[in-house]
Amino acid sequence: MDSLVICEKNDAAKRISNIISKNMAKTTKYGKVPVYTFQKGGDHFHVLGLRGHILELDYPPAYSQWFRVSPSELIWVDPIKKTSKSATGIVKVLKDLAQICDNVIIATDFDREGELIGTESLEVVHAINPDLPVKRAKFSALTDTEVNGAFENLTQMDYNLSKAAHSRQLVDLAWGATLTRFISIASGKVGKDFLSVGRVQSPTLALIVDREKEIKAFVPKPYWTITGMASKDKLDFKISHANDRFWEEAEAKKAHKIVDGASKGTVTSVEVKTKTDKPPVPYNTTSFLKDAARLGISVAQAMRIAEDLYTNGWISYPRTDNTVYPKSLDIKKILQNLSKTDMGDLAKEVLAQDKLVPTRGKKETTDHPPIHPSEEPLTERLERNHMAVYELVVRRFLATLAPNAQTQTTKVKLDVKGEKFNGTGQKLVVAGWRKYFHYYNPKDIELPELAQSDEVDVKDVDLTRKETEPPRRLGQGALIQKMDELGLGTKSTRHEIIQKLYNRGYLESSPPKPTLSGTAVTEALEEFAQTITEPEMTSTLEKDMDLIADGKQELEVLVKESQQMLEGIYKALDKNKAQIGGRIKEALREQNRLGKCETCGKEMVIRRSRKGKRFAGCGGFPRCRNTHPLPQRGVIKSLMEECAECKAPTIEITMRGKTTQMCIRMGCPLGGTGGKAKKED
DNA sequence: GCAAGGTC
Repeated sequence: MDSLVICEKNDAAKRISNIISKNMAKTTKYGKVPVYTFQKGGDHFHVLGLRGHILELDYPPAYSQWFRVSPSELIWVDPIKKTSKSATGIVKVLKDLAQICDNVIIATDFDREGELIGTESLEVVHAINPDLPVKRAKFSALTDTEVNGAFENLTQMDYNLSKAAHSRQLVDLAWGATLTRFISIASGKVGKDFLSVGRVQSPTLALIVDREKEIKAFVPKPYWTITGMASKDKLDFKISHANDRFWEEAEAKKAHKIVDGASKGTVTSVEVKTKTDKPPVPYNTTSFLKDAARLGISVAQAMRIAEDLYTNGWISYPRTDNTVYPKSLDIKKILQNLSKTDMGDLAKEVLAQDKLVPTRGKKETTDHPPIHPSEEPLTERLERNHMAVYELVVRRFLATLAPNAQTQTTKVKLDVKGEKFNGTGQKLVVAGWRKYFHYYNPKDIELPELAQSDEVDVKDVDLTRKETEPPRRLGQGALIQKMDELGLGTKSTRHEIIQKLYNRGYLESSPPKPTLSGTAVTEALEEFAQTITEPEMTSTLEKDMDLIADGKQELEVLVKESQQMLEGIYKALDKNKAQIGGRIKEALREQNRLGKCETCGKEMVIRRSRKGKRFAGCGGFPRCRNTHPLPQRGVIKSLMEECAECKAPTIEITMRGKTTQMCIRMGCPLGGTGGKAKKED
């Protein structure tokens, strides 16, 4: 008997082979694709790792021309399945193996998408060898017990589960393709930089757009504070009026008049509190990306680096929702090996503790462990951000094993000429985990030794007018977290979605701000196609998918309902096509302005050549033929400022999460797209 | 050339 075992990825294939064969598996390479083979109980096993999905949905070729087919036609067309470009090599090996094997075991991840990936490979396999019997191995972790158990108790495929995933594909493609084409055609943005719409990307963009609106609509409210400096034993500390914020100027002035010029105060009470500060829980993708973003590394870049570190064996799999280390994790061994790294002293300290009890988060899943340093320590020198990300993962790991920290806060109440004031002190008395995870530790605020009825010196009691501040812009990390909370996207796709919004020209700068076109598209959708801008579309879809997985709903019913809803929305959009297109076009025109042409003074704008290349051209064309090359990749934002050296327009370019400012004239010392940019942040 | 989801 020859058994073909199909896994979701090469890593899993290797691991599973080693577990079942007790490390006796042999690797054979078919081109670049490794296949693991071994004997067991008289059977011959061939284990193949895929690279995720091998089939993709698409419309039949007749529907590929954007102008010849109305977008509305896409709503009702049945998509076809195509082999993904990146999977052709693997699919070939899969077909070869299907011919020599007597049965198939699907061993992809035990979740919705995993079941669909397994089903896809069966479509390929059965096209070659229709009678191949199929079994399913279900394991929730790549451990000896789980994997051995799964292969001893093989079960059947759960086609309802893969149908649930397939219905998602159908819904996403119909909505995405139809609305993407509509909005692109309506606004004349067809070609290389079309505009896009989708179940996940549009609500994500709306989060940023809506926050920006709140910020713009915010009306600051004035308030007044009374603060001063007090001192004892030559140690100054800040005091502020117990009222904190005065909303009435008259009241503030009245109180200030009493204490203005005061030079003494009396301590009325001193309260010391000790607060226990628990160590953080293990990293999942969301919390990891959030911290990386705080270090100034964009989420897309942080994910790329994490994948790099993972492929080289230094950290664990970076795509996980889990925040609880599995029992099988050899924490001690990891610590011992970390002792060989730059953070060795810290690792040794943690290792020297009596007990090693890791913290645990609320989310416990069984697919992958939380992100942690692997047993192989990183002792090489890598590029700066790689080192920063590795250090972040190591320090987080150490912190999850370290003791509590303790902060002591002291609240002092004072009386100054009958008015009440407060002073606050803060001190980290036990560093605990904060020694290892030292990012963003609160600063100590020192206070002198004080006791009730002590007299202190007071000076500089000032009245200050302040204003309330608008809500803060969502940074990339906060955005990822919001998406997670709202159920938008997955651990593997959220960072890509954000990157996509930048690539479409919907977002610019960091923290992300909506561009004019991002705002215009969102407004148009919110007015005429609200469903696609709301996270609820995803949550209802999730519920429907659960029903399909449980066999309580038919895929056809869900898809048809979705198509009908989409058709209704399309009609509303189409009726208002001219208005929607007009507004987006206006936004795009504004967005393409680059500032004054340095030769004739007219406006320079971003254009595209016939070949599709981006360049800056003078709006005075053909009278002025001044042009400059522009970077072909990345998001361009005009700084609307002329270059200090040559007066040509300057731009800000965001590429792979990095933002650089430059002058667009070639050969200019302050940039020029031919050379490297000078300023960077 | 459209989406979102796997994985690299």
